[in-house]
Amino acid sequence: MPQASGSYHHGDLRAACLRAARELLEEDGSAGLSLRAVARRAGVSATAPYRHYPDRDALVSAVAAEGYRELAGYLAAAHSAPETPDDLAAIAVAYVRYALDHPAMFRVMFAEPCDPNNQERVAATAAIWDYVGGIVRGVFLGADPDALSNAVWAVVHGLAFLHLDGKLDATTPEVVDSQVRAAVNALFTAARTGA
Amino acid sequence: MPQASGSYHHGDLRAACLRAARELLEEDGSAGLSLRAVARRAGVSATAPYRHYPDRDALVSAVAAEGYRELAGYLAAAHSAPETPDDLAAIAVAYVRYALDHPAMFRVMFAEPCDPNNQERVAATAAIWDYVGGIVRGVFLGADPDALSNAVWAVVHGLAFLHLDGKLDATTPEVVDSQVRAAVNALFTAARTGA
DNA sequence: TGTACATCAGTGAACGCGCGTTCACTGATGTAC
DNA sequence: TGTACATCAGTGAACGCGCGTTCACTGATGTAC
Repeated sequence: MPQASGSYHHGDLRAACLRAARELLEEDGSAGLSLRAVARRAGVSATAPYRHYPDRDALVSAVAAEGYRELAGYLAAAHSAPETPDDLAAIAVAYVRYALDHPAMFRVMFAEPCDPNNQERVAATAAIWDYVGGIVRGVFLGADPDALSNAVWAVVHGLAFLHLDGKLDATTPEVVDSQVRAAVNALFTAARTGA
Repeated sequence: MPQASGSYHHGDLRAACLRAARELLEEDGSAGLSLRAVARRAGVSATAPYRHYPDRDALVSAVAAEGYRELAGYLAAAHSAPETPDDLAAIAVAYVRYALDHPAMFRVMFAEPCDPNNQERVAATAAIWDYVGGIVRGVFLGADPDALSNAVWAVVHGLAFLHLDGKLDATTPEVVDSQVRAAVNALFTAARTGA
């Protein structure tokens, strides 16, 4: 089904819109993410995307949802079956690295107000939070796993944003990685000693 | 000088623009922050703000800079001469509370790409980072204060954003406060035990 | 104290722009008989 | 296998909008003499 190049029907406009949106995002930031620009890049009339997305918000949410899925992939690739704090630190590193590899996308995922009730989006973010939370709980079985999960998320998320804004030293990936590791390990040490 | 109400000259348009911008921000989020809207709200022609700001970016940067100053005020008010980890936790709480009290402003300060080289803005952010960093170093004199400062900033910043995005339980300010305290204390405990 | 004049802080019309969205439409595809 | 027709996925003109920014302007203010 998805072919028919040069013909009247596009073949897979829905996916093409998503791809175009991502490219625009990476080139111009969220300012460049307009329905018309997406249509233009997909080589299609300005109104064609409306066949696949009811409005702009829906497209943006779809992009964000894709981002969440991609982020989940990064995390899973970092360590498939985390058991030790070090394993978890590796996952934390992957989180920050995703943000730095896809800054505009990361901003859309979090900073863009957009429709917070979009189903696909809510589901995708819930999945990732559950995933990370589950890992933290699994790795660390001690007291107050909820507080610890929150703290781990927060450090990692905060480091991601501070790096994105150029507030911390991000000269090399190695520097960033070790910062992330150090912070996460600090939290674990504290938890282990029963803070 | 700043009066002359109803007259041809406004009196203090510069400040009025800033005020209008903040109001629009709180009402409509960053989407509502346009030069024209600011002028409208200030009761002035669309082009009058150009007397005081060379372009839109300059206005946004001025708003952000004001935000940084305000945030600094929150932090200073939380504890003027922090000495103990608890004192610092109080400041951390103030940081997150500022974000939750002024969500749109906080987003402009951090999430808005805008001109990162704007002098006023850079100076204002540098001041606040130095301030926080200095406190962390002063309170905790042990090993690797840099790593600790980063971690503390990150937790606090991350908690702020996660709450802003509704990812964590923010039902009451008390819940939020205790989360912040717990995370910061965990980091300190870890540092004390030499993680 | 009064007057001439430079400077400053506003005005308002106009520009071109890209946007989201609607609408009636048409070409292509697939299905029932 | 062929044909009629419903459905689907596009088109393209048009709408109204608010935006940033320019320009030549004018009213108010302050200063020098």
